[in-house]
Amino acid sequence: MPEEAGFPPGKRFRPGAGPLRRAGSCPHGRRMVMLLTAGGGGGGGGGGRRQQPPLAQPSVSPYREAVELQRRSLPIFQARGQLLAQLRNLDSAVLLGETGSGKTTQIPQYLYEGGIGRQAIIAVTQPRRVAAISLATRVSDEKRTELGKLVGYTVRFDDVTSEDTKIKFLTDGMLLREAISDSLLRKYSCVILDEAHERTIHTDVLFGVVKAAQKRRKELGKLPLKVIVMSATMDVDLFSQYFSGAPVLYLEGRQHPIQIFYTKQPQHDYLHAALVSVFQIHQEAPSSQDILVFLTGQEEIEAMSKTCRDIAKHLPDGCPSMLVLPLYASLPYAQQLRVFQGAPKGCRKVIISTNIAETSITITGIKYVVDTGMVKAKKYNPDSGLEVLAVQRVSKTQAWQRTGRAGREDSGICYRLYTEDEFEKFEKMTVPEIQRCNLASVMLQLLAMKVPNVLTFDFMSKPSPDHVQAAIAQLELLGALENKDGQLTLTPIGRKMAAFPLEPKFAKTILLSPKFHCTEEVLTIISLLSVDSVLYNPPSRRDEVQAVRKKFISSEGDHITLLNIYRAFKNTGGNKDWCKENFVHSKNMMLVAEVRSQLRDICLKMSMPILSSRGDTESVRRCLAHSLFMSTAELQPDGSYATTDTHQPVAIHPSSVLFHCKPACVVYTELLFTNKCYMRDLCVVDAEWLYEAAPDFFRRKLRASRN
DNA sequence: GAGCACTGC
Repeated sequence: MPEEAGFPPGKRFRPGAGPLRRAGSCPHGRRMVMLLTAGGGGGGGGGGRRQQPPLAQPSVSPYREAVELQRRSLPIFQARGQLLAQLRNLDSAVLLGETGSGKTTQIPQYLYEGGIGRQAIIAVTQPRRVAAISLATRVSDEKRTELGKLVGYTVRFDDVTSEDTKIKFLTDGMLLREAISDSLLRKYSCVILDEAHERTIHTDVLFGVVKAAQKRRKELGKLPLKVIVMSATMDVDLFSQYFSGAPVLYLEGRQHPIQIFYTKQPQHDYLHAALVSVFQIHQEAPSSQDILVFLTGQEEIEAMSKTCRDIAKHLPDGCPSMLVLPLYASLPYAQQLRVFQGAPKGCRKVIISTNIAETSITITGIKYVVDTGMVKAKKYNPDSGLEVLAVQRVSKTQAWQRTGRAGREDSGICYRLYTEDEFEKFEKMTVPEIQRCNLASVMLQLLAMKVPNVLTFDFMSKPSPDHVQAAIAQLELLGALENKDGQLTLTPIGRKMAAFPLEPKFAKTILLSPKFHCTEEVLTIISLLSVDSVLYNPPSRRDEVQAVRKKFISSEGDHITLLNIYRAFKNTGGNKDWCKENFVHSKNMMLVAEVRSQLRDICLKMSMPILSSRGDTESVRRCLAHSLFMSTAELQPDGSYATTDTHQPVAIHPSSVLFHCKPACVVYTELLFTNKCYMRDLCVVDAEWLYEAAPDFFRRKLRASRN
C-alpha cells in the first residue's frame, strides 16, 4: 500500500475565476467590458458538449420549448442585448468566456438574429473536426432547421452546407485552405476564431489572414469583415493588441468551485506520487466520484494502469472496487469509448490519460483531477531541422485547463503533484505551435495566398527569422520558389504543391511521380504516410504480429511494405475481418482510402496522367529518392548511420522493417529525437539516384562524407 | 540496437 502523499490543507479556487478574477480587477489599461457577473444555474451549455453524439432533429414542440428555455437559461443570455450593442459597432472584438458560458453556440445566433453579418456568411472556426460537427448540429437544432440549411459545417471530406447556409462552423485548417483561393474571404461577413487560446498553428496563421483581409476590404470599400476572437483563458492582451486594441468583452461561465491541493515537497517521482494520490482518494472518497490522472504517454499509462489494477485487487474489505481505464489517441476507438460509460454501482472509474483529456475529450462525472504537471510535447530546432519529443513541465494555462476538468458538473478537487512555488515558476503560456513546428507548409500557403512578403508576415507571435529561413530553404530545395524582382514567389510547381493538403515534400513526390510512371503507387504511399499508422502493435501479441506481417515485408523498406499491405487490403475488398486478422487499424485504413481519393481528384484536376508501374518497385523508390533527397542517411564504416546533409548521427527506428538490416543508403520521411535520433519510414535507395536528383545539393554535401 | 504527445488540410 502506498504511503501518504502528504498534502497540506487546500485552498478554494474557482478555476475559471482563479486567473480570471485578476484580470477583472486589472484591466491592463484597456477597455474591459464586464457583461455578466452572475454565474451558476443548471443544465449544460453549448461549448462544453463537444463529445456528446449529435442530437436528433427535434420534431415535437415540447422539445422545442425546452430548447428555447435552455437557451434562455444560459448565463450569456442576460448579456445578449449588451453584447449585440457592442458587436454591432465593432470591427474587431475579443470575447473572453469561461467554459460553459455558451458563447460558441449563442454568439453566432445572436449576430444572425440581430441582423449583424447577414449580408454574407458568419464563419466560426474550431481546432477540431468533431467540435465543428457537433456544434453545427447543436446550433441547427436550436434554430429548428435542418443541418446544412441555415446552419452547416465544413470539415475535410465532409461539407454539409448549402446556398442557404448563413452560419458555418469549420475547422481552422479548412478556412485557411479556402483563403488560398480567396484571401479576402469574400464569402464571409464575420469570422469568429474560437478556442483562440489554444493557439493552433492554423488559428495563428488565420489571425494574420483575417487581419489583412479586413484591412484590404476596407481599402477597397467592400463589405466590412467583422472579426471576433474567442478565448477561454485570461491571456487576451495579445489578441487585443494585435487587433489594434480591440475591446475585450468578458463573460462569466458556469464552472463550479474547485479545491486545489499542492504538495508540500517537490516530487521527484511523479509516477509514484500519482499512484499514491489515486489510492489516497480511493480510500477516502465515495465510489461514485471518478478520478482523472494526467500522465505523458502510452507506455507510462499502460504501466500505471496495470499497477493500479494489481493494487486494487488487494485492497482491504469495504474499499470500493476500481475500474482503471487508459486513454490516449492511438488507443483503438472502441476502447476510448469506454471512458464515457458509467462504472457499475460501487465501483470507481479511474481514467489515466495523456493531454487528450485536456481539450479533445470531455468526460462527465470527474470529481478529482490528479495533475503530474508533466506533458510530452514536440519542440523544433530550426538549426538542425530536428523535432524533439520530450517530457517537460506544463505551462500555467495548461495546469488550469487540467484543473478545470474537475469542475464541469459539480464542485471538484484537483491534486497538483508539485509545490505552489514550483507552479509559480511554470511558463505562463504554452509556446504557440507556430514557434515549435517546421514552417514549410505555412510558408507555402502564405505564398499561395500571394502575401506581399512572407518574410515579414504579421504573425501575432513571430517565429524566429532562422525558423522562417529554414522553411524557405526547404521550399527552395523542392523547387517551389523563385525570386522575381527581389520578391519571393511560387514557381508553377510550387503553386501545384500548395493545392495538396500535404507537407510540401509529399506534394512534390506526387508531382514527380508521372516522370517515373508510378502515380498510382505514390498516391497510395503518400496517403499511408499522411495518416496515423495503420499498423496495430499490441505489445502482448508481438510474436503473432510478426508472423502475420512477414508476408508483407519488403527488403526495400517501409514504403514498399506499406504499399503491399494496402494492396492486400484492397484485394480482399477492404473488409474489417481482414484488418483484425492482420493487425491493421481498420479506421485508419478507411481514412487512407479517403485521403487517397482526395489526392487523386486533385491530380485529375491538374490533368496529371495517373499511371501504375505495375509491380516495378524500383521506379517507385527512384521517385522517392528524387523528392526526399534532402532526407537521406548513409551507413558509416562503424555500422552506424549519419544524415547526408548535416552528418547528424541517426538510428533506424525499431518500428521499421529495416531495423535489423544495414542498407548503405536510405531516404526517410521523418526524423524524431526521443532517446536517440530516429529515422522513421525508410526506403532503400541507390546513392546514384540521389546525385541525379540534386547534383548541386550533393556536390556540396556528399563530398565531406566521402572523404 | 529497442519505441510515438496532440491536432489538421
